[in-house]
Amino acid sequence: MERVRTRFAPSPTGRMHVGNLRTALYAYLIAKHEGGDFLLRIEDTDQERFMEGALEIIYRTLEHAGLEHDEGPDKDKGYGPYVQSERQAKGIYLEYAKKLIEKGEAYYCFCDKERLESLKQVVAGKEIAIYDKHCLHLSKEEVQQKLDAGVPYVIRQNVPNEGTTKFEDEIYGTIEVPNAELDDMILIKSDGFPTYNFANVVDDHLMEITHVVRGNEYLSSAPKYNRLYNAFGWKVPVYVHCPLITDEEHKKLSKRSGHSSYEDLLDQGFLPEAIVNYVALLGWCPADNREIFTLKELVEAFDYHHMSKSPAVFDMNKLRWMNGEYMKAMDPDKFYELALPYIRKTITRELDFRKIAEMVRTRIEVFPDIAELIDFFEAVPEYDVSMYTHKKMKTTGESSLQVLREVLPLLEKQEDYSNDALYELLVNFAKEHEYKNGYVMWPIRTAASGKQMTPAGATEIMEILGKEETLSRLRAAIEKLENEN
RNA sequence: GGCUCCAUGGUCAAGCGGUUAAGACAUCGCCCUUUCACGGCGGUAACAGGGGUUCAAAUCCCCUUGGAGUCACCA
Repeated sequence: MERVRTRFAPSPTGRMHVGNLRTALYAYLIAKHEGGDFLLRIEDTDQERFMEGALEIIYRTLEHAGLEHDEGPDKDKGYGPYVQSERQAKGIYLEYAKKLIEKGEAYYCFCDKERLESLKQVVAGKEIAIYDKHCLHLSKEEVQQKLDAGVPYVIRQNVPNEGTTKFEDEIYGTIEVPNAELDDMILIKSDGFPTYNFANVVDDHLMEITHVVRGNEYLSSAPKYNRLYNAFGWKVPVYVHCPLITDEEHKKLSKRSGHSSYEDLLDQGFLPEAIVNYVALLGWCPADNREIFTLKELVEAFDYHHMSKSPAVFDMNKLRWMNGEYMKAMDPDKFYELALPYIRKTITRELDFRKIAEMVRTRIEVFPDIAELIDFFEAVPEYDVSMYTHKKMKTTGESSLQVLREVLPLLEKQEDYSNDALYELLVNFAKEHEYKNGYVMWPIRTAASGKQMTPAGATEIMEILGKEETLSRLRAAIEKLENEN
């Protein structure tokens, strides 16, 4: 059996879209599942859209996500160069385009912008244009004459107006399109660069790609590529078109949604593993319905025949949940290391950050959630005394004031401010006075934090705060209750 | 608008002619509990509609409807 080779072929135009990331992931998984090769090819044929630094983003993202390529611009295994601008400099594309011209499958076109413009028509608010094969009928001599005169030209594919063209997709089955729908697309642009459509076919063949994995948006133009393969007499690769990823409005994910790129997601505090895991499940489901996978496990389990055809909504909620799962499962040291910068951002005093990190861990889904959970450690926020009233705990402002007054001297005497010692002290206190635990703990926690919800119980908070700070907070609370009740 | 694709709960999705139509997220309730969370248990919630084919249809076919994609010297 031939060795499986897939490729990821992004163009360096900016951050990596999550749709592209998933395409890359699937391409990677298909190759690795079969022990094959995953290559990276840079499609920089559009000089206008080229963005400085975009190349670095591509490398960084792939590495970060764990999608290590076996071949690419930085790892030439004999199929290079792997950058299309370098390949075009070698004349590869023009050479193949000329072969097509000889076969009558392509032709020179000298039409200028104005003429092309006149071909456009507006349908349903959208501009559409189908080339009218105007230059197809130029004689050899006329063509040569224009070429000699240096008239700018492009090379177009020649698609007949009659008949249909079909191709096979692994996911979608047979797709057949009337040839009249297939525009005579440009293969070589007037600047000498190939278009994506053409460069793709040539490079995939030359690089011996066996499975072409790409987004669903290419589905309707795929027959054109098939014609190219056939015209060259090349073996058509296996097509795997991935279903679209959409936003909540069921539209193609766009930059406006704010989470359209991998790096947007990182900025929002998501873990690479969680993003990769989540995105893998958008359009694919393992036989056993499992949801949490490492990349390695995905390689093992991935079978592209189980991919779905319909578009999938990118659900932030579920990503957040999954991210939370990864956090809970994370090694404590690693979690601490990752959480520390976020903790430091809101707490400037020196506290036991390790303990704080562990407190926060099961309560957050994403790192930025940390801030509002722990801000009270820095300073007690303004709060209303009504917070002392809790019907389940049976506490009121008065009862709280009383409990705080009773408990204060005990806490002043107490030297051991560890959680266990404090807990024992307070539970015993409650027992002696025949109070319910919550009746005592609620006011203390409120006094110590000024918050309705905290990432831990009263005594854990006191432990972190330490004796001095705890006492000063309790005294302030007593004063507050005296004044406002 | 032409062409192409798609159609199971709010979302991701199992399902490949016979199921009480899974599971997960979200949501709601209960339990646990020094609050919240975690965890545990449970609830609400779906085969777009209409025709066929068949003993039997969420599953196969057709139509309708709805949605999406695409129609560049962008990829």
